[in-house]
Amino acid sequence: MRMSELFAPTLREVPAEAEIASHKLLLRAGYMRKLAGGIYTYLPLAIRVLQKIEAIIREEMDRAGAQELLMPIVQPRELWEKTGRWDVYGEEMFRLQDRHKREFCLGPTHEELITSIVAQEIRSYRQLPVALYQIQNKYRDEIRPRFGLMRAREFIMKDAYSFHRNEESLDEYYRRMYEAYARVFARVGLSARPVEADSGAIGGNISHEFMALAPSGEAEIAYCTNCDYAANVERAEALPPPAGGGSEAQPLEAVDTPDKHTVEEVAAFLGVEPQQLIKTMLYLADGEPIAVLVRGDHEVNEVKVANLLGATNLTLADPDTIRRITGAPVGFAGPIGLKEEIPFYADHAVMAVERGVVGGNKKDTHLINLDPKRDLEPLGVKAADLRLVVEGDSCPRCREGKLQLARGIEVGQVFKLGTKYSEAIGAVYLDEEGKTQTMVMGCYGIGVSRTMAAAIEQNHDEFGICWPVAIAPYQVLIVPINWQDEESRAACEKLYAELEARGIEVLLDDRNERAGVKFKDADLIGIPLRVTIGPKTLAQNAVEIKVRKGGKMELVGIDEAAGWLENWLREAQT
RNA sequence: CGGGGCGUAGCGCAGCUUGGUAGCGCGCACGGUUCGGGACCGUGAGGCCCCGGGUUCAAAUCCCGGCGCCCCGACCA
Repeated sequence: MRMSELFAPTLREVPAEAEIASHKLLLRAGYMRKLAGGIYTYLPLAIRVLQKIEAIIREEMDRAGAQELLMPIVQPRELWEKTGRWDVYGEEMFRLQDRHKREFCLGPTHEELITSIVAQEIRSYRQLPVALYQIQNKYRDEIRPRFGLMRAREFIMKDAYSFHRNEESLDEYYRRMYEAYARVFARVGLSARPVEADSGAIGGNISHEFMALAPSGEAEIAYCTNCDYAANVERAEALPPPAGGGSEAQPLEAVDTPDKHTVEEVAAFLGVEPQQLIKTMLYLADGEPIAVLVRGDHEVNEVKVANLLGATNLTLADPDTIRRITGAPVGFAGPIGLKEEIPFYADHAVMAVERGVVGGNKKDTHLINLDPKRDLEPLGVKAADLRLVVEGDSCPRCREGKLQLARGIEVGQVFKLGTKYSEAIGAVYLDEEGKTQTMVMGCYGIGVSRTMAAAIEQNHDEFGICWPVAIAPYQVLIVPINWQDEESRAACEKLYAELEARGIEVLLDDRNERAGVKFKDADLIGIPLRVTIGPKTLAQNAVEIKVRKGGKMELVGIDEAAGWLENWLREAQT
């Protein structure tokens, strides 16, 4: 491809809307343009990258025994009502009506559709297991699209679904997909780490996410420094603390804490450690008020709370509700002496607090010397793991290592769905004895466009993108210093033809630009290898080869250049 | 949805406070000089100043109402 013909409009300045590297660079280097919030046009360079990622995914999916199909994006309401998700998915679903006022949505995911297809066509245990996948645009009307392709409203996803006779078959296949995912991300050149995950709105029980580690990532993960435990913080387990020293209980006592609301203020005022404070957080769980107690230095993990309660909607109570229930303004809620009787839940760590401090349910008042066993257990408190882990917590798996926190971009997730969808939609089969059984399902997603963005987050410098070889839009870029110079031009054309003959994807910058402009664009676009051809090196019958990532330069004889490049690429791919 | 910011040429921005003929840089077109890390000089094209209403002799500027975009918090590939 000749740069003079390539549709890749580069920008000298960063569009004001972009914040993170991948977003800025995709715009600046001419890979994409925005149409609306979270909706983008992929320009030719981006398409090449996406197609390479997709090719790797297809290879690994096919190898894992999955078959590609393509389902409709537009899906009728009735299908989604079978699983109840027409309502559950809520605002996030793009909805539309046809001319007959029939309602449809743009598929945010395809469990309903694939399950209904399989339900219609598969009858016998002999046809199971089966795994199907597709790569297509997904639509989610995100509350806040941001960071370019990271959280888009229209995005490319590979979604796969598997159907099994039983849990064992699913377990086996889940393992296989998990490994396929690890290979996909390794092959595209991403450093991605599998972590235990909450299964969220998709449903099911066991789930892993693949996280591309990057400071710009929106997800936080906890991992053990000693063993291979790693989990999304939403999911990461916190061990109950060791039992306390059993210091002598003091009588509960109300004290004045004028205008002290926050943990820090109260602790400093009373001269106690924040760990002695117990926060009483009031929530509405599907509309019903509940109280969650966590230690002053901990935060509530709302996912754990929602899972414990089986609630679909968990929100912090509003100030009016808090006032009604506690009889006090926000900041003084406590477990003892509430105006209304509501269910109580305490994090394990709370139950080990000694001489605790809690809100007094009265303005400017706290209670000290709280003994959880003496004062909370009689109230019917239920203890559970309800907090977010913090750095330095003991590893819940090996119990020896300490947990560290890191940020990641979720590029893939695998779920064991169980029978949630097959039951709702009636995906059943006949077993050997002719008995009707419900299929057991798994589902497996990769954010393809997000993977491209994540690859940039992990592979860029101050000058531009440094593509991993496997997904670079082109492998080699030839830059003539002076396109007007006959000799340089001939050398470029010769190398260009030679590389194409070897099946190498090559770009030739045949534009009548100054060298500086071409170098800047080369760095921006991020082609792994750049060959500079100019009179200076040509005089020694050589060309200069620069590796984009790391910037290593080498002078190579002009006749050896094609071979050198081919070798380098072959080695880089293994 | 709550909080903060912003909509002026393709991109980055100034002008708005204190209403009075719409500007700068980059990019783009043409001519010339240049030519190994975003050259220089000259000429030129390009604007429903987000939209609608109001105030006023006069609105990019003031007022009201929308819409859109970005950032921070609750969602997910």
